[in-house]
Amino acid sequence: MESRELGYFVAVAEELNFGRAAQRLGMAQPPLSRAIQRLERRLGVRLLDRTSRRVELTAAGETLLREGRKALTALTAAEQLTRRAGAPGLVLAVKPGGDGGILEKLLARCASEALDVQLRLCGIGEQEHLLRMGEADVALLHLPYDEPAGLATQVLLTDGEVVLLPASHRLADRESLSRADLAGEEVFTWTGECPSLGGPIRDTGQVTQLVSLGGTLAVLPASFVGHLPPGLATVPLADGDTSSVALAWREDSRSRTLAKLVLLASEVSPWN
Amino acid sequence: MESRELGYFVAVAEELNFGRAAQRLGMAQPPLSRAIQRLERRLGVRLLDRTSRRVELTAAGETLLREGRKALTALTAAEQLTRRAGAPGLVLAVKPGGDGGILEKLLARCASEALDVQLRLCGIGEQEHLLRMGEADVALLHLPYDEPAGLATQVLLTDGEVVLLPASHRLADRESLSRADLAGEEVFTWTGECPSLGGPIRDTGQVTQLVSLGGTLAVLPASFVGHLPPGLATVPLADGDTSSVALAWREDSRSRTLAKLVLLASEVSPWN
DNA sequence: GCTTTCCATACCCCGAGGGTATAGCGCCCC
DNA sequence: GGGGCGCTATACCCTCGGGGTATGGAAAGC
Repeated sequence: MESRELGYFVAVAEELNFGRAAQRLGMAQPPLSRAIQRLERRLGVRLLDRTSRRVELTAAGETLLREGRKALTALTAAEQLTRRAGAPGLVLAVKPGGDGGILEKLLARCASEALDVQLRLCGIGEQEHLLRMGEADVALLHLPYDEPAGLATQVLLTDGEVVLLPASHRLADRESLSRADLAGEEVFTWTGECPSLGGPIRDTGQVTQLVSLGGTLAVLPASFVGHLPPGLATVPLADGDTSSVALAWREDSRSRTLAKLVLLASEVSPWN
Repeated sequence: MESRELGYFVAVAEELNFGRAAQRLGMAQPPLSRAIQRLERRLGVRLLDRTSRRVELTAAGETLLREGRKALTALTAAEQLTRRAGAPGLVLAVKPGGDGGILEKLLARCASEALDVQLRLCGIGEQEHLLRMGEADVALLHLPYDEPAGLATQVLLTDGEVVLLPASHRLADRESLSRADLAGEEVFTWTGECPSLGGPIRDTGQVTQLVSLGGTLAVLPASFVGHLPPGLATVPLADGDTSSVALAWREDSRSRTLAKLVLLASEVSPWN
């Protein structure tokens, strides 16, 4: 199977509309239709049930979408890793938000050891994708918020959660809070879709903005909260979950340099 | 990156010779050379150091060979799984050799439950590959001899090891043996390369033949030994490792039918 | 029933990919 | 050391498949 054809299919399967898929792929609709027909003929399986009004996946189509995505990311990962194979440095994916100061220490340590680490800024939740696509060698993320299934991780520091709330809020002066105190409040907790806003939140600025607007609190890992904008406050959540800052990398990484970075990171970690 | 180009590169990287690789790919050598050049140009990396006398991989080439193979197997897996997505049955990979009678019981149980299971015979050690390539849904194998890294497994039965030896051997009449008894004997143990023969042994017949010839004993899982050819005998190895017969499947399998098969298998298992 | 929407068909065209012939370049061997 | 040999790169040609435009045709909505 040609990877180009597979990419075409994935686009159609995601859009469930040949016209939009063609547009996304930067091509006209008719050749796309034919490409899918060719693919179906070659596989000997019907992938899409299409009327002139609706396109939907068959069982085989579901399978090809799921497995095909994996194959395509494996392909681009191979490509990216190869591109960067000669270069000496590592690419470290970091998301916006605090990290308990561990990043600064790690970078300083790397610099003093002449280890070339290049930062790759990315959105929240994008790190796993960057690793899988081979665009980053290692990522600094928060467990268990970022769930790096199938990735190797090394915990660098662990702490609890805090409640982020407007300084004017009735709970803002408390020394600490418990989950019971939050009953009745609307609480944002990073769980994908946002209650009332359109789409998931992918930016720390959006969270602080959301809280600043009032009406919503947020429970966040303590290490995640960096500089607070004026008008906001944090209070430790006594019975919150523990959260960790960790390094993550592809399990199958065989890089000598990566091993060294992980070693340095563990030395920098207050756990040590 | 086109999957075809990647296939070309893998062939060349494995052969380290453009002519032979082209032959293997069923094409002429010049277009293959150009395809590799294109690939290198597109990736912006030199993959092969080639003189007119010798071809060798660069660091980037090593990476692309390793990662590219993964991508290609993911691709063919997607293809195979899609082809078989509509079909109701499961493909069960079995290797030659005994299984303690579990296969017969499992198949009988499946038949009575109207579960369509199709056997796929394969060589020893090929099962993992078949699973990864999507050519089989589930395999019956021996732990820890077959090492299904990254596969889910379910143990069906466990027993010890036996020593396979000529009936005329001085130890053949013993009730049981220990490792100490085997000191000084040449023992074959499935560990990949064979001591004095060319290449690894991949067939049970070869093992029994080897032992029949005399001079070598073999330590095998008890469940693996089926009908003995005349002139051979088995003696339990008291302090041998435990070995298991297990089902294995891709961790990411989402098949309802597979789940049912595993359930039936656990019912058939004497462990229950 | 007309319009709209969206997939399929018809037809054309270009260039990437593949083939053959051959040059170029080390290496080995006599 | 020079000719043969083995192997890759270049030159040149040609085909066919992937892509474009125009249009048909079916289903849903007003």
